[in-house]
Amino acid sequence: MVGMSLRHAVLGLLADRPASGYDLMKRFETSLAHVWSATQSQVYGELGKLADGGLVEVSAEGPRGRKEYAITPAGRAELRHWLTEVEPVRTRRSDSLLRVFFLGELTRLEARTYLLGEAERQARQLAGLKEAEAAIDWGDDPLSVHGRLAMEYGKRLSEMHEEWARWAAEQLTP
Amino acid sequence: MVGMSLRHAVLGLLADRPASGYDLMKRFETSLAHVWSATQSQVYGELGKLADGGLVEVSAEGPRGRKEYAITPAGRAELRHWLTEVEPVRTRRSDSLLRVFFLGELTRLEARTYLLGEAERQARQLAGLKEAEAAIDWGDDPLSVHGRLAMEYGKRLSEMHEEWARWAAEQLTP
DNA sequence: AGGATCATGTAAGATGTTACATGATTAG
DNA sequence: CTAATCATGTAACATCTTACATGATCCT
Repeated sequence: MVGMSLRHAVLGLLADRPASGYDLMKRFETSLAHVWSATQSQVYGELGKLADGGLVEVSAEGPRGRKEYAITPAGRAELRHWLTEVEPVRTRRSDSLLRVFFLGELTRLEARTYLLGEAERQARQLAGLKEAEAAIDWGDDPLSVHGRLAMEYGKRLSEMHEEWARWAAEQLTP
Repeated sequence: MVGMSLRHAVLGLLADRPASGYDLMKRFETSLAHVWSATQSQVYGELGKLADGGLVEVSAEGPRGRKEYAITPAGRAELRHWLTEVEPVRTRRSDSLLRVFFLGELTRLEARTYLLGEAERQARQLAGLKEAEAAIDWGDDPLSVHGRLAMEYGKRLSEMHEEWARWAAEQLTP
């Protein structure tokens, strides 16, 4: 029990509404795609552990063995506790930034190429986010409201990253 | 052998100059602190695996069982390959952004408090980076040059994050 | 002499990824 | 009837964290 934000991601999604493991997977792949990733085996595994711990319960069963889980009061309490009492941990690990440190192994031209490629990737990322933003049917529900805040963060991050990459490429131009 | 950037972090540091596991740990805790974290057991374990694979070799032995490792041509080739041919993977996982999604579980006041706390954390982070920047004796060597680029990224990220958090807090103010 | 620092390693457990395995139901 | 989708789960392996364990050497 070290970091375990997967647990809180599952609780958070179930706090919005009950869902099956399959439903949750779709939400990890859409709304949470740029925020927290999870694999199918993680999600099913975590649902089992949460149910054992009484933080969620099977609220309905459906066709094809479908099990719909709902958050329990204990689960909601744990979610609130995490949101209000637990310091966010940032184990910073950025593959793309790590590379920057070692760009000295490459020629200037190669290093510049890497940085400009990075700028391009971020530009594409930003375009994708804007597209997604336009396609989403934003409502007034809490998840929409806060999803918009997260979306704005993603856009600002991509913009910042792209600008920085272009600036960094320039720094390497004698 | 899935992501394995730890391996490349070690190779990258050894490409700069030979070092012991102990030396590497200090560099993970300083230069790479905001870029890639590693624990002692990971570092010693990875050095063993890299030596087995012929990507590094023991270049000198010293007191207290000290073993200094140097990168081999094969290791340098692997580093170059990673830098130029392998797409950066971003398994985006942001604890602090995940929370934003679930802020609907809290009252408006609590949510605003969270966001303003986030702004404060980022302001402190920025101050810490500026202090570190001033304290570092930047040279003209490749690692210094590229370290400065990474430092600039960190500063821009903190600034952006803080501004965003204040903006988001305002959005929740009716 | 004794505390700080240097120095390496192992073990157990938590977390994450990939691949495998299976089958029911629905829509065209 | 058949392809797509829904639906759950396990196994093996990779990665990361925490804690334990040990001892040499340097500085004052």
